[in-house]
Formats: sequence, structure tokens, C-alpha cells
Amino acid sequence: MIDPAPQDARSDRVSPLRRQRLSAQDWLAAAMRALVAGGPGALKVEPLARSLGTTKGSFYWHFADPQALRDALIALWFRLGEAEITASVMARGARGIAALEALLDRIAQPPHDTWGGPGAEAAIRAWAFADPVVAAAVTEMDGRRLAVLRQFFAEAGQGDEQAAASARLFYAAVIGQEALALTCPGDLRAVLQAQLQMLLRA
Amino acid sequence: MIDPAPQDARSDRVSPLRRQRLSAQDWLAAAMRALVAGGPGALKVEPLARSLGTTKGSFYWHFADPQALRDALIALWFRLGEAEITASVMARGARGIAALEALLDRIAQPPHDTWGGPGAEAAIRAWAFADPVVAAAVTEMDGRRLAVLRQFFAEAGQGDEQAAASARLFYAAVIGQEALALTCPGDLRAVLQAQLQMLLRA
DNA sequence: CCAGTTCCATACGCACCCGTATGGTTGCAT
DNA sequence: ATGCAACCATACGGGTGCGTATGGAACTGG
Repeated sequence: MIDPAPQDARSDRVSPLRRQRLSAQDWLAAAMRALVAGGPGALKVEPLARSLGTTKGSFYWHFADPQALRDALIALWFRLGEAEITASVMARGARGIAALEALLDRIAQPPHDTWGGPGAEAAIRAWAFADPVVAAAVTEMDGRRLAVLRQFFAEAGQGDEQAAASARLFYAAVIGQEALALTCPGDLRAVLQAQLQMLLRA
Repeated sequence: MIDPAPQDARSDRVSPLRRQRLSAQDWLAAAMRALVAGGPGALKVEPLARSLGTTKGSFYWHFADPQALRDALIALWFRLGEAEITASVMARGARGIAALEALLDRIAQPPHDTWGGPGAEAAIRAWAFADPVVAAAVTEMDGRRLAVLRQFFAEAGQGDEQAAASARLFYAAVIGQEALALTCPGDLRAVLQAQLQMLLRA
């Protein structure tokens, strides 16, 4: 095929973003991008290797097998999501409405493109269809987030039942808007702000 | 219309999942179930054939190739979704709040398991990640649904801008709740009813 | 410069799926 | 019954991804 010269140095590799040596993080970032762009079916070793300008020889050095990559990817998403929560909870010890608004700011500012960008959340949630392990992680994450929201609404003066309902409606709005934003763009922050105002008036 | 007439069950061949002869509808139903259960990656000819107790020889009789199956599947979802809309719009010429409540009843009653059950909507939406054609269909569907909702909220007395915002929030709530219901079960109808009440009070 | 470790490229056997070609089977009409 | 059309099973070549084995390149400290 393409064999112009005997093994010259790497300097003439076609890949523009070719790094000399890769880390497990690089593979995870590539996997996340592939997941967002192509769904779970894109999490294959050899295509990922091509997207990184390397071969699967590198992959099997950093990971035992594709399942290990998947596990690490879910764990990474979970850690980032947890950090998201705690960072907002810890924000100057905010409580109640202040905490909710801090959380809203955090949500309106999507994660870095390195980790899949705005579509990451929806992609992970979509992935849960094809993989029970992912589904379990998403369920756990949903539970934690709902618990935090419930607490904030309770601190804002709502009763237990009302706070639970508000938490669910707010969280559903976030999920729905994030999914909707991929097809029908809109001002995520403004819409969620409106939803929050409504819920706080109830 | 879409339901195939029940074949006369030949009782001498009662092999578990084996029908004597299959139609394109049978393949579409199997594909929809596979999509919900395993994601887009499960839309492969030979696995589908096995799930139907037949071989791909049958598939390539009814469809030109896997892409034709995918196209037909999207078209089917689109037709069913459109029917859902028009059936609610046409419901005794309901308008405004009555139309919204009729729509809510329709949403709370998920489609038949033959076409993927409650997870179908979310599965299609997830599929849009991996396939631009699906993404286009989902975008089109979102636009139509939002337009209908906007009209209903306007008929309920809201101004253009307010109606648009309400439509978006209600639709996001539906999407979010459907996604959430897969991990954290809850009373879909009650939650959406609450959201609708809130929106109509604004 | 050299040895040791870290990281990657290549090759190979295996398995799965695709798409076609071909012949066989079933159902229906005459 | 018989002939035709609809429908399905099987076989085959090609492609792609998996996982391992093995040699070599790139970096490190001495």
C-alpha cells in the first residue's frame, strides 16, 4: 500500500496532532470524544488508535482490554460529575436559593471539549441503554444529584414532598434541555432560570 | 394499519420464537426492540436474524441492506410520532388547555411494547448521536412538537414569547422525565401534570 | 555511552459480520 | 396436481476488530 520510504522518522506522519507518547488520559479523552460523536459503537480499539495516530499496541499497554477502558470512562464521568456537585455545594457554603443559583451557573457552563463537551452528559445517558454497568452508574448519579437538589429546595423553604417534586422537575428540565440543545439551540441558562423561578414560587 | 394481521398459528411447529414466514414489519419490530435493548450497535443483520429464529437470507429479501432497515425504522418512528401528535390535536377539536391535557394523557400512556415500549423515544434520541440522518429526523420531530405545543399555550392565553418558553419547558420536562424514568421510576403523569399546572399559572 | 524501563509497531490467528449467489421450500392460484 | 412467485437456508469471499506475542524504538539514570 502506502510504503513510500523505509521507516523514516515519525516527523512525516500525517496526523496533525500526533504526540510522541500517549497516556491513559489521552486514550480516555479520545474515547469520550468518540462516544459523543459516534455512540457506544465507536468505542473500538483500532478506530480509536487511528484517531490518535497510533496503533492498538499502545492501547493494550495502558489498558487490559476494551472493558477496562469503558470502566475507566464511566469512573471518570462519575468523578467529574461528583466534583461538579461538591464544587457547587461547597461554593462559599451556599445553601438554599443561593446554592441553586450557583448550581445553575455551573450547569450553564458545559464541561471542557476535551471530555466530550456539551454532549457528554447525554451521550453517557444514551450509552446506559446498551450497557447495564453504565445504567447503574447513571442511576447512582441521578440519585445523588436529586438528593442534593432536594436538600437545596428544602433549605429554600419547601416541605419534604414539595422539595422532592421540585428537585425532580428541575433535574428533568436540565436533562431535557441538554438533550434539546443538541437539535434546537437555545439559551440554556435563561430557560433553566425560568424553570427555577417557577419552582421557587410554588 | 401497522399491526400485521395475526398469522394463523400452525400448531404443529411450535418452536419458541419461530414464525413460519416473516414480513418487513416483523423485522422492523425486532429492530426496534434491539435498538431499545442494545443501542444502535445492536442493529446488525445476523444478530437480528438469530433473534427472529431465521437467517439473513430473509432479511435481504425484505430489505436492500441494513441502511434500508435503518431508514424504514426512522420513518416508522416518525410516522408513529406524527400520528401521536395529530391524534391529540384532532381529539374532538380540542384547543388550548384541553388540548394540552389530552396530549398529556397520550404521553403518559407509552406506545406498545412491539415498537420498543417506553424506552423507544429515548433510544431514538440516543441514536441521533451516532447517525446524522436520525439527528435530522429528531430535529424535525422536535420542531413539529414544539410548534404544536406553542400553539396550544397560545390558545390558552399566553403571548407568543411566553408560549414559546412554556412549550420548550414542557417539552424538556417530557424528555427529561422519560429519560429519568428509566433509572428513577416515578409517576410520569403526575409529574408532568404538575409541570403543566405551573406553566399555565405563569 | 550503556543498560534498563517504558512505550509502541507489526504480525498472526480467531471470530464476527457483510453482501451476494444459488438452490431449495412454501403457499397460492389455476 | 402443477406451475409460479414469494420466501428462506446455505455457502463463500472479503473486510474489520480482538487479543496476544514479539521485536524494536524512545526515554531515563548512571
